[in-house]
Amino acid sequence: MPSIPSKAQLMELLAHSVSTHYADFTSAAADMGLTSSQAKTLTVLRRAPASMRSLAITLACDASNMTGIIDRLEKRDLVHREVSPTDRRVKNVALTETGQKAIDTIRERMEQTQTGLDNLSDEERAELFRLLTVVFPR
Amino acid sequence: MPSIPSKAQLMELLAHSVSTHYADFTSAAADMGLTSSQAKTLTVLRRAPASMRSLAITLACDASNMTGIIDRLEKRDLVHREVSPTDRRVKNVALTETGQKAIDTIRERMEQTQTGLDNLSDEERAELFRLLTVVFPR
DNA sequence: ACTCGATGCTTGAGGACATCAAACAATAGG
DNA sequence: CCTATTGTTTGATGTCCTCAAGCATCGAGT
Repeated sequence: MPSIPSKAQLMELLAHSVSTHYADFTSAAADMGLTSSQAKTLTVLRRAPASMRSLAITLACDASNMTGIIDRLEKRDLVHREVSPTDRRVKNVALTETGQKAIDTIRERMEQTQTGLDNLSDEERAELFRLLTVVFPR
Repeated sequence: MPSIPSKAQLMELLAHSVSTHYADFTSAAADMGLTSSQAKTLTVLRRAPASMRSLAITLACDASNMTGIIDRLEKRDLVHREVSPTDRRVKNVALTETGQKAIDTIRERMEQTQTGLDNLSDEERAELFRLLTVVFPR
């Protein structure tokens, strides 16, 4: 029977885990010549195209900030803007093929996280999944 | 018996959890007028003073970068530099009382994370602790 | 003691990110 | 229509980040 960690201890471990994961992500992104903000943006777009505004909301930053980030991604053909057919104020941003590949590669290259997860059994992965869902619900 | 999530699903959930925690931290820091880099630095110093170099290593950034971050923290009396008595090249950085309080306050104000953890039973917290230790060993 | 390479920190230049205020176009509702 | 609102961009300012270069100090070897 393991001793029960205090909430503070768990907070600390959580912080450590987050730091490690984040560093892993940032470093994998840097290998592709991308900043973590750029890579985060690609991650959001991986599922579905989004308007500038909704990107800003998802990434919790100012809309004016997104302009620069998307500018730089677009300049490298990782992403492209497209005026919404239903509202001409809106610009929808979508991944290009290149962008899709870039973000997939980054995920594959997160070695620390990958090998960490490999240390879990199937049951443990299921349990971690469940617990994380409770702590960080969508 | 829960179905077993694929590794990709777990990676995704992990990314979501990390984002949420990181946003929580950043927002709590911003409430105190601190950037996340500044708050991260305070976190590292919470345990023990450290030299500029070791801070840079821990935070995975260039040493020249730390100069500016510590400059700004020192200007606000959250931290102070002190020449090492054993090696005059080295500057040891330590939290001031104010800095100690600031980082404690930030931790307390991470409400999303706090309430998330409150949703776990003691056993679940112990299990999450164990699993995270496996995935992200120190 | 003296030189020399290595180490610790800072400075300066240049790019990226973040926030705010302000501008502009387009929409929606009266 | 007129007006308020919304979506995006621009510009200013500060922070972060990386690189190259500089200075001071240390340590080992001669």
